[in-house]
Amino acid sequence: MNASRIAPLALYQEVAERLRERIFSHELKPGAWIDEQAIAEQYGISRTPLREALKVLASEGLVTLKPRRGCYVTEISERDLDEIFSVMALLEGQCARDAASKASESDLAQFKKLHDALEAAADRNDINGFFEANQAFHHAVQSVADNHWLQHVIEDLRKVIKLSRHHSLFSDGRLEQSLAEHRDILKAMLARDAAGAETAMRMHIHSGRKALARIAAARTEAA
Amino acid sequence: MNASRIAPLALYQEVAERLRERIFSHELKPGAWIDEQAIAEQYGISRTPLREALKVLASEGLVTLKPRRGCYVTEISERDLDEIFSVMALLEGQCARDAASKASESDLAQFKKLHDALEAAADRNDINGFFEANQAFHHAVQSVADNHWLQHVIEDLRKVIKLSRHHSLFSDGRLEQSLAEHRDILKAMLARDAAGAETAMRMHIHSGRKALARIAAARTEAA
DNA sequence: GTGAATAATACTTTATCCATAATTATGAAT
DNA sequence: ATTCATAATTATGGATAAAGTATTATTCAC
Repeated sequence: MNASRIAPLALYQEVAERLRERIFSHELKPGAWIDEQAIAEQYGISRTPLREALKVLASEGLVTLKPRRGCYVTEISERDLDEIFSVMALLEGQCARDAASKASESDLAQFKKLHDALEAAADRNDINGFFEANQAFHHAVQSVADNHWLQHVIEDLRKVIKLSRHHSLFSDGRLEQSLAEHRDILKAMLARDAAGAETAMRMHIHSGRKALARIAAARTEAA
Repeated sequence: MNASRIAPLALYQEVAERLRERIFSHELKPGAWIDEQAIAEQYGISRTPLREALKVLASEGLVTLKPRRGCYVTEISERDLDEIFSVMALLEGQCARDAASKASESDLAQFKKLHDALEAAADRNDINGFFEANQAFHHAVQSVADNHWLQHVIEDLRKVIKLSRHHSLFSDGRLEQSLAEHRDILKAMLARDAAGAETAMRMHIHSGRKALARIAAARTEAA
């Protein structure tokens, strides 16, 4: 019995995951055409599971399937980002609100612990560590909010956001700013201030959008 | 040259649409196994495009793909409905808020016209007409709110809601109640009261959830 | 020289086929 | 009689091949 494969995963799922990685890492750039034949040969598989994987990615919005024209990595506009972040602020704000209401004492302790990891990473100026800790905190909040469909929608939108470059997100003073916002969120949580947690989270998300916009502006200017 | 097919749609899309209809009409009931071979023969197509269609429906949450076990129509629990309607109230509420803020004079006139159609259908006790008019009004609000991604998420969740029976939604006093709620929404819209429109829409959605729950309770009791 | 039409090439799309895995049924043994 | 094991059948999942359509390039005509 092999315990590493508890859930027998289909090939198309494996392929979809690999393609997601390549899209997120911008090895496959937005707007780029996806050559089915070439990818199939690279992975040593036939085009059937690959095509099924592309259908899944299309439903997620990561690629765009143009009938009779092929498959392209989705290009995300600044307008799209404005819209998506608006929705994200709404959803993650609700998560924060619900979490603040529902959190047990041990949940609050967990939040504090995860926040401490964030502080520590910031102290070390450890960008990757900060990124990881940030993600862990948000996941914890969603987990305590305990609304699977809310989580599902957030996760879907986050994938689309990842289409734009996020590596440089924590540059300049953004790391410190993000940390300060997180302190506000944690403070509201510990006080079980649901409305305050929602507001703080919304501001945090909107602030993230602004940081991304600054990067985009800088890149446009440089070009 | 056939002008009716300006956008050449792929076969798998056509198949996906047909299956959606059959799922929504409960010809394919929640929990039912989908026999790939049988469906393919019915439609006179091979299993390949059918399988691609099923991948799409799986991403939408309408069917569940169990590896090596086949494909089943998704069963939606009362818990799921609670969660989904919570999110919907949030999203449609935001739509109403944005729409109230952005609406032009002609937009408001359009809202009034669509609402009048709703009133007329209610007067005639025309359930189907009411259903259509209701949908048209909500779409108009979303259109004016003008956030494509917000619309996209709402549409996705609405598909999942349609998995539960909705035909009996406008029975008893629900039609009148829904109408009254719509009057509140319209009133806030015409007054350009963004906060009021959001609140009224949230209450309307939550009220819809309660009506659905009553039907579910009645059905459980009858069984 | 430019524009349009035709032909060729290439990629998507669908179909058929094969292999593997899972489930069910039957038979034997306790 | 009941339970376990083995075998057979059926359905899913993957590969290969063929056909159709769209796009691009080249040639011819104006």
